[in-house]
Amino acid sequence: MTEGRPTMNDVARHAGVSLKTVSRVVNGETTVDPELVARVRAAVATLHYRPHLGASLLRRNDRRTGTIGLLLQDVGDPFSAVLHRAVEDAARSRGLLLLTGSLDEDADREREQARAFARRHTDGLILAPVGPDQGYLALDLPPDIPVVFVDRPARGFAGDTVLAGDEAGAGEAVRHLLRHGHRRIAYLGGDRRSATGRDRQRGFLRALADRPGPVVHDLPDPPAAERAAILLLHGPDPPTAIVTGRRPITVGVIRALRGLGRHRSVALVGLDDLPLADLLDPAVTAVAQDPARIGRTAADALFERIDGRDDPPREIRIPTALIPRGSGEISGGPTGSS
Amino acid sequence: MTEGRPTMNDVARHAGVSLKTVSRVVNGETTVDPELVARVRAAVATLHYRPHLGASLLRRNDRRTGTIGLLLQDVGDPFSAVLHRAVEDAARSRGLLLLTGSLDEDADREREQARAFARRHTDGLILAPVGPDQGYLALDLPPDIPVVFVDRPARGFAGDTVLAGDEAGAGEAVRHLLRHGHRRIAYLGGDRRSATGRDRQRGFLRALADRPGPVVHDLPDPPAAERAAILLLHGPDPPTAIVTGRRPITVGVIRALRGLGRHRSVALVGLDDLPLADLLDPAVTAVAQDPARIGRTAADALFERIDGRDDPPREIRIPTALIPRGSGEISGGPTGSS
DNA sequence: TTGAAAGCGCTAACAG
DNA sequence: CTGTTAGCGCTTTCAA
Repeated sequence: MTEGRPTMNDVARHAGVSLKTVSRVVNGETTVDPELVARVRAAVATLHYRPHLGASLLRRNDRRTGTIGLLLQDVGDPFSAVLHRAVEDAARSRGLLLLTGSLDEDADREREQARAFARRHTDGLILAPVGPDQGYLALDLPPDIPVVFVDRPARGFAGDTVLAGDEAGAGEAVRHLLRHGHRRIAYLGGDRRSATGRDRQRGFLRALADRPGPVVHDLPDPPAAERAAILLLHGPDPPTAIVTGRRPITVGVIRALRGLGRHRSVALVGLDDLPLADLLDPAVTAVAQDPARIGRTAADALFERIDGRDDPPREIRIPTALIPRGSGEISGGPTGSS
Repeated sequence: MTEGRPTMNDVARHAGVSLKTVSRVVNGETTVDPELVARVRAAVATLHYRPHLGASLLRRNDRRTGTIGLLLQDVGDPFSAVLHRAVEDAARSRGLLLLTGSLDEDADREREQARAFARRHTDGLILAPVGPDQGYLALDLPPDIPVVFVDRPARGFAGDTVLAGDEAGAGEAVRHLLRHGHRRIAYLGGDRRSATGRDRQRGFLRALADRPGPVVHDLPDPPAAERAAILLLHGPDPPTAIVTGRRPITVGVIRALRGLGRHRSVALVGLDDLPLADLLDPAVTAVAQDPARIGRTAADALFERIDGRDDPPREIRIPTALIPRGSGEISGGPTGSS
């Protein structure tokens, strides 16, 4: 009796009906005699029958697995995690399951995971691209499965793209500081080769157009940022305000300002929000991304494509929000207000 | 030509070999003439053939999907996210993919998701149970797919369980404070009905056996914790040290201590670590869980079961680590050291 | 070493 | 409303 899990045939025999009738009941078709429905249900229950999705998929016409793939930088990182959660909620409302994976800046891994998803026939893919080119998708993915890119733009493959408003956010930080009287504003940034890093630095420089402040980039971690900030503040014509381009850099700069006792005199606006930023002293003003909205938007875009939407790919920017908490409102001179 | 994706049959025709030969090549069997292998490979490339995992699964004997399911409280929460990442890394080293879902304390959702995974034949399941009973697993899951529970114990279903050392961690916090001279230690905790909350409170009380301090529980959020702390500190015989049972409570208590100007005189140890805890003033001493290790351990346990291990289920506790940073080393009186 | 035939569990198409 | 037949894409068995 324990020869593997029960099949529809087993159920049919047990209920004394045909295979097809079981199929009808299991799939909720209404054109079945209530009496037979009851018999089938009973057989299903006593045999612990569970439908075999793979088998049904194989035969079915609409070839949908009810699964979508999600490939992010690192599902353990807060940004990716919140985005993931938002996608999950959207997927859930459609009855879709999520296959997830992390890429860690590894282009090979990106392709390998995309292939693995393709073999499992996900109905769609949301991808935060890391490789220099996504042309491989055209080969590895069946032509009818749509891809939506998040956080970074893709190359070599057309798909809707949902990005954070990095350039605009950096500009907003600068204008906020200008409004508070600062005229000498520094930027400490991360990797210049990443799309995010590039966009933020560009936003900073454009907003400052006529009087660019000192810029340091490619700072990998808090200690490097701390050293860079100390150097800057000890140098000639030190900045009265600093914009930091990534969370670890913000942390390093906070340490530097504290160490120098300048945390109440030099203004700071961090790009990317910091958890517990409001418990610090001074509380840290930040430009926050909205990963939940990015995820929701990407999922919605994907669903529209799955449903057949067929116009040219769009690029959607999710605006950032500047959250004033104190560090960014430190006045920069006589022109500064309140 | 564009009638769906190519099948093995298409490849066979294109390469002028039999279906079975293609199958052999695709599955890396070595008993094929190199010349035919080359022809098949070429056909695969030009047709963009990708194997259909579902179809192979259906026919195959070993019925493995190469997928495992992971159901956590909330994949967007840092604890779950880090655990998720650790499971992913372990799964990757085995070539397994991950199907993920969040449960949000919803028992119905737990069962529903477990069923959805079962229909897709995951080879195993890692579950952070939320419902009062997991007996349904015996019915909904095929008997040969193993389940490992994380973070909370399960009921009504036998499986390996990987838990954080909540009770021990709370005890360690108390002993740390006793060592620093405190004799009046309060506990502000969260939901008493959760396994975690219960264990932590028990650990606190046991470590304090002879002179229990004041205990407040079921604090839902930071404001509630803040109010409770203020009340306690304004009351008669106020504590000289506080242990907080959950992250939001720690945040509320920090606010209370700051507001009262007691943050340098009342000691604080938080259960669960706080991001940026070292930037606060004073830096917050915490008892940190190790979600990465919990995830890794759970994944390893699951793999052993998948590989056929068949001894009675184990319960594994992952130890916590007390990280002294300042707030927990505030002295409690003349007996206190250093 | 290669191939033909059968069939995994299920649904589509077409009868009854 | 119900049943029969064929076959999804693949691997198995067995024969050449």
